[in-house]
Amino acid sequence: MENEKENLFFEPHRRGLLKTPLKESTAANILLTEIQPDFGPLTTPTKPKEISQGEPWTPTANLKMLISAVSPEIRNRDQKRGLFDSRNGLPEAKDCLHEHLSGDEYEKSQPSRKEKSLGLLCHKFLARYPNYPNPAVNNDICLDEVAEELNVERRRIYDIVNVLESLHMVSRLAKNRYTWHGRHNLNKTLGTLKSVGEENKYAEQITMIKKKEYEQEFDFGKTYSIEDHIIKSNTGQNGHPDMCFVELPGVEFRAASVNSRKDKSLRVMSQKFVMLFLVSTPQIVSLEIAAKILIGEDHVEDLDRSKFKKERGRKPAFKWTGPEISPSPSGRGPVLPLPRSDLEAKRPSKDNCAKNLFSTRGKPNFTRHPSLIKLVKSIESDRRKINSAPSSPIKTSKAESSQNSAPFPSKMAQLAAICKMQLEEQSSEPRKKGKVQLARSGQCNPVAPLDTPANAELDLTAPSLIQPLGVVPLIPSPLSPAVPVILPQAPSGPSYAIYLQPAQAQTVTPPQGLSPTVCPTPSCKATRSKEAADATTEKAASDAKSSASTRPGTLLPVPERPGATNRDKEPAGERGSKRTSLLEDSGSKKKFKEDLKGLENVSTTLFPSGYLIPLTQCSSLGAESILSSKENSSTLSPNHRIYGSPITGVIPVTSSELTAVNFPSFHVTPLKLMVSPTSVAAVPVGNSSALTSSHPVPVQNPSSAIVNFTLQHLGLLSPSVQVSTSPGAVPVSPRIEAVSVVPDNAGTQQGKATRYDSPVPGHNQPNGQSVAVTGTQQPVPVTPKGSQSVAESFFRTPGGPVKPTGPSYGDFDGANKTSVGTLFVPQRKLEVSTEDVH
DNA sequence: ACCTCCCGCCATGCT
DNA sequence: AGCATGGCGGGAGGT
Repeated sequence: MENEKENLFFEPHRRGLLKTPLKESTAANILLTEIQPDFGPLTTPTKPKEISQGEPWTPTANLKMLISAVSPEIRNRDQKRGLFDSRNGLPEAKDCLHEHLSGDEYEKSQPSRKEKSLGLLCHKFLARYPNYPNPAVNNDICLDEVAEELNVERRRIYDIVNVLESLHMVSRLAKNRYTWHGRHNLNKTLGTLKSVGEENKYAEQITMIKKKEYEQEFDFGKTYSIEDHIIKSNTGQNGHPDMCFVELPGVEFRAASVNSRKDKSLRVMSQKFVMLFLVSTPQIVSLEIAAKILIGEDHVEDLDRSKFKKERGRKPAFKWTGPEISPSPSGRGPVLPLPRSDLEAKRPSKDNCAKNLFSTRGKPNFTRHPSLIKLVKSIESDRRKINSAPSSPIKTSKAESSQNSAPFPSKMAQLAAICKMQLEEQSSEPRKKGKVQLARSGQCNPVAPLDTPANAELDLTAPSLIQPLGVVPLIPSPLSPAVPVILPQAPSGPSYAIYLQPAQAQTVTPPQGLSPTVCPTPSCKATRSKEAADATTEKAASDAKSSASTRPGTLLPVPERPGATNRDKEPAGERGSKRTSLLEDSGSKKKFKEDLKGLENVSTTLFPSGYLIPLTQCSSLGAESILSSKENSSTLSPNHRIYGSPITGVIPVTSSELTAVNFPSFHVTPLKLMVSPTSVAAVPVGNSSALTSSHPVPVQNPSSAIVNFTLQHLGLLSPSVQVSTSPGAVPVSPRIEAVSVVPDNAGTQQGKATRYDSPVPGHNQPNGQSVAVTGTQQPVPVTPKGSQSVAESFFRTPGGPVKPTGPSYGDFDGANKTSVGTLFVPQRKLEVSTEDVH
């Protein structure tokens, strides 16, 4: 079945392989190192279990195994893990190794938790693939293989993939199989997300929350209630909560799971989380706020309170280091991209989606994150088919939604981070030149008008500049198409269903149909062309700098197709809803869930399930190559880089062990900010930059970490900052520092950010961020660097090398106007402390 | 002591 | 029934 894994081949990167032996030194370092190498084996330590099991694996795997065996470090790791996998057959070797090691050694060798962190894993993962993969090539990713290579459980890979999927960096082909799109679509995706976020009025929500917090500070008791009200109201209106997964045109969603399950999941949460950054001026988002908005204040509140009690002061926050993005046209607009008839009917345009999702703008409804489905359908019809089951379409959102409530968490953050990294890379790469721009844009992008969602598109141009990274590179192509469409879902069913259904529903429908929103491949192309035009315009401007901007790739119809999957299966899906709703509750233990459930019921209908479909992919593909070249130009050849050197480069980074959070290179920086309420208050709504402070403790969810990491890796997010909320406490004057706030790493990053500005975003990464990982890999266009860099930062490299480059992100802080807003916040934060300070 | 988040069980849902 | 997917709790590990 599934396994297409076998496809191993497809994946270029890996295969390649030769990985050098990597070796990583110690754990901490390992991170870097790990990345470099292919990863495979080295990196993650642990668990082989699932993964290894019987899957087929490719020769590559074997190689890895062998390599690992050879290299001590690897061995150790493996041993620790234990495993590695038997699959390869190597297991034995592993075992032997283990044996060899003494207990101590063994232990040492074992990866520490940090080593096992999702962030690292993300780096590794990203390292293996080029930022701008050559569409022509097979960019398939076999989850099993990856898991094996990375020595991680498959489960972990899902987290990563989900986040990447949310950014459309990856799309599902079939079971166990994903296609790597890299950053080609990133800009579009981000633009779309931004638009959606605007539509949802996240910025407003953030503002409100901050205000509340501020107020609360004054009165603690009151505040909550107030906030709650507010928030609730927001969400409540609809009851709906969530939005759906935003799909990009071009990208289809094949993942059955996506469709089906609840997707409150990480995918959706990840997108939302990103939206928060894109929308907020400062681009700093505290977990607290994120939780409130994404999960629902109610839930959050609880958390907050609890935490609150203890600590007031710190709040973890994250800064967006990724490129600034202008909203895709879709934003308000129309749906764009997909004009598909089907879609039309079913889904509303993006607008709709957005609207639906958010319900009214006025209120955001984010409520529960959970629900949404994420689906993205990729354009390519072929893929749609996904074979495997996964694809099933829909599940009711409701149930789903209900469940999740909380998850949003850390995972998201991590993932988000990862995404960022990628973005950065992309951006950077593509336009080195742009850096400056980037810098500006950085997150803040003064320029970029967050506010104007509608304009997003237009913005793009400008923004594009701003956006440094990926987007640009992504190329214009994406631009146009970029418009994501979101579909609102029908109330009744699962939200997504709408979109999906159409497609799916239409199952019958030709492929095109499938991607409801999206255009089918063909359509996509068409769209592209249009878009292209548009995009071109936009991008052209923006990209101008980046000459490449438009790469041929953009046009590319579909990226690649694996071919393999021809199946057309469409997901049938729909069914899913059954349990979800019901069961969920039972299962859920958490309050949230319960709450959610209630919501869900309500919301269900509400959920909008829109998906943004990135058209870009197609284009992207083509672009990639180009981009890659650009990006990496500095370093490697486009494709190769990734695998090869880039990564390594990254490695060097040093990442010291920094926490994942910090990405030096990227902008992300984790900050811990203390924000005085006042300050917050001061902060205008719009931006929200302020960290928000009020509640001291964040509510993070567990998953947030994931997102954060991911994003960080991507370079999108800066590490979190903790903001102290203490009202009274340090009011901190706002400063700009914020940026600096970041701890070492962060600092660096921030600094970097600035730096990033400079040249190429991608490159920014200092050092090679790229994670390219290993050289082994292939030629894929990779842009690993960026990623790597990201990763590096991610890891926090000490600053060293990596940082310098910082992609545009950094800027954002300061950079744009946002910066202004941002500045405040950050500053404050800074004051507080960078880290926790308090 | 607290918080983050890794691990992996097991529910979910599709085939 | 089997498997892919992913929600989520427990508890390790870090600070």
